[in-house]
Amino acid sequence: MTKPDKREEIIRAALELIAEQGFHGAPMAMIAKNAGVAAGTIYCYFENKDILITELFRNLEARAYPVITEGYLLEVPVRDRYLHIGTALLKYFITNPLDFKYLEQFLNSPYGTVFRRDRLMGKKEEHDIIRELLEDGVSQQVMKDIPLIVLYALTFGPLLAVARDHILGFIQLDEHLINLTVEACWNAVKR
Amino acid sequence: MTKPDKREEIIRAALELIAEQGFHGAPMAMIAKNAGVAAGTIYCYFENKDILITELFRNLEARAYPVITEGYLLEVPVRDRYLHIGTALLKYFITNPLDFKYLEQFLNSPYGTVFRRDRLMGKKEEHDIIRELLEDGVSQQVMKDIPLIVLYALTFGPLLAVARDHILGFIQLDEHLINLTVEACWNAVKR
Amino acid sequence: MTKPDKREEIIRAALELIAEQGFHGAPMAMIAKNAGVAAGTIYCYFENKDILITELFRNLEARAYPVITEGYLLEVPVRDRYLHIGTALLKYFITNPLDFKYLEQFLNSPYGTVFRRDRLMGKKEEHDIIRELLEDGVSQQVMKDIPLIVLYALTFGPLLAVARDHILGFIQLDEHLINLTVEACWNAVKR
Amino acid sequence: MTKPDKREEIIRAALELIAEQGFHGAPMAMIAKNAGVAAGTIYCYFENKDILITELFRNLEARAYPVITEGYLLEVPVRDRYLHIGTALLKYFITNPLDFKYLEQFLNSPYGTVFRRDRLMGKKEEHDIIRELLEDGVSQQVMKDIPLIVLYALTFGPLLAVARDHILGFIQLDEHLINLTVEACWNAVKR
DNA sequence: GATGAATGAGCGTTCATTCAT
DNA sequence: CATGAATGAACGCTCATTCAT
Repeated sequence: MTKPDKREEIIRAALELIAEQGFHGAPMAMIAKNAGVAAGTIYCYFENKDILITELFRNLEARAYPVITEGYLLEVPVRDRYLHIGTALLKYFITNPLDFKYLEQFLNSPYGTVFRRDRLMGKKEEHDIIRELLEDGVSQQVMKDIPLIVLYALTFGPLLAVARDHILGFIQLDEHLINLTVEACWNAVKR
Repeated sequence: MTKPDKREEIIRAALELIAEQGFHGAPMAMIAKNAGVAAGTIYCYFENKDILITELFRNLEARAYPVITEGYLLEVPVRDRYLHIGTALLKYFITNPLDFKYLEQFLNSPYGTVFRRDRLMGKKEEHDIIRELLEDGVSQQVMKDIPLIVLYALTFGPLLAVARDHILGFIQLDEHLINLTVEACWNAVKR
Repeated sequence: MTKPDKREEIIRAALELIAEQGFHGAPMAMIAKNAGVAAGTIYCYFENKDILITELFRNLEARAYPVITEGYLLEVPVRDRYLHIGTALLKYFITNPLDFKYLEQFLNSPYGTVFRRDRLMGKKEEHDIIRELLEDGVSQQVMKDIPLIVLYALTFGPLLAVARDHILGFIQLDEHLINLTVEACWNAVKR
Repeated sequence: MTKPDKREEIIRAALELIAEQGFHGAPMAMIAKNAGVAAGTIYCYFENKDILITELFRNLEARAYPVITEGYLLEVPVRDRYLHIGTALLKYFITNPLDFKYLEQFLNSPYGTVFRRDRLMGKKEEHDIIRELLEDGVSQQVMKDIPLIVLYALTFGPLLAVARDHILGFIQLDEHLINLTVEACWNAVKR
């Protein structure tokens, strides 16, 4: 058995609890308990709860990114890239429901608003693959000439919604339905 | 001057506070203060905070419904009805940002999940105009033959997303952009 | 029995605990317990611990002031007034040891520094009888022509020290010794 | 370069932090950090925080004593010895503000009370120069025949008070003012 | 001796809810 | 009905101390 690194355990426990119970339902003491450490130990690794929450998000991003971009090629036409990335995203969400639920909690909170503001207003930190894709689509005139943020909405809006519905058990997404959904999104953004 | 009914005042104050500060930032004592009543008085009208929150949502729905369905005619073709209702929804959101913010808080919380579960699984309480529209669209073969819930996602996903971005100031929605957005949604759902 | 007003009880309990155990040794929960109220109740009367501590000081001042100034007459010569006030102060301290101990804790803490700064630098709020006395003494040339603050030190330094020693049981102050001490202080400040 | 002995570094760091931030503002971890050692290391040298604090005081005393008694001659008349020692003390305080601030923190805390009790009640450990001076003054009938402890109060009370006011910036002590102050104290104790 | 990660009791504070008036 | 003082469990966080390395 590999050593159960405390930091990893805290991250795992926090993600799990927050995903399932929300920020409310995940007091530091409970996170600590689920991680098998003392309450104070969390503060050895994370300055405070806010920082833990933000770090959790970055950790999640770092894990999801390579999975979602696997096999993604810039040379491929915009439409194919769009379908590729949309499908990969949706699949990632439904195979990693805890990650997805955490993501939702995060994005639907003040943290998420700040994050989105930073992403949109300059701060194009790191390589943002989806932004590039949408910008390509617009400049190649294969996508509608509407603000980037609306293209985001037309893409992530439905994907997040169906992922959530799948995870809540309201619908059963299979390969076929995933393809139909992503293609429908493409119909929305394509010129 | 009509008597400022206490129940109404509580609802108004709670909506305002929760919309602007989230559930966290709206303690009962503060709601009471903003409503001009004593803390205990809230409990004369609402058994507890959960019930107040749910009631608030129903109240909001009841106020929004007639505005959104105004001028809506069943005789009109599906596409026109879709554009009509989508546009009306979006306009309602951006002219009633408090209502929208509350809606988001509500839907993105455990309350919202319960609510959605009730709506989808049976309980087709009252007359659900949007459900009818989508069912019409599918049966008339003008919309894609995919689960209703996916059509919901393709519609509400983007509309809620752009409404939020508008209210947060990330984008400025005008008549033209609203039309483009709703038409893009139509592209997504139409066959 | 007069109703044991909760606010009074909290003040009494806090004064007692802080006087005897210091700020450290007087957690809010313990103050509450000693006052016979719940922990949260304190916050109905005092916004936070800092404010409780400051309020306690003001309360003490308000109670001590009339006792100390009783029979004090502005017409009397400076020397007599000095002996009067010094004696009254010392007597107040040793008959109200809790007040004295609290005062010491307060003055020897950041609160006290702020308080003293406010008193010295302008902010001659309210009628400051001792300041007036010392200023009279200097202007009538019966006291040494040294900065006011040094006259304060020559007066309060010894008085606080002997009061503390008496309360700690290191010495037994009686009428005679009190007079000798205050007269010694007079020797220090007089020209 | 002499090896920066760990014990010395801990003492230095602790004195500095406690002097500047009080006992509150000087957690062991911070003392360790400032001393350039690990948190646990402090416990190799000092059993616990209380013992560190007490040891710190003794260390301070040991450093201050020779400075203050430099040039002090038993053959000199009591008055001159009094002025000498008072002046030396005051100068030491204002040239070593950290030592002074620590001293104040210490004396105004439960530690200080215990210390004073030990000093006064028997335990005339080591050679106490000031006690001797005051006893000489009384027996030679040049000082007032009042309890030793009152003479202490008349001396240290004002000296500590003006030193504090100087360090807090409420007054600017120079050679002249120091002399005036010490002479005023002499007026208080002299017969 | 020296380390520093880990501990967990304890702190100040909040807030949904109750109930005597 | 309406009040608002009172409650107390629960929260995020601190820090003196321990102990395996």
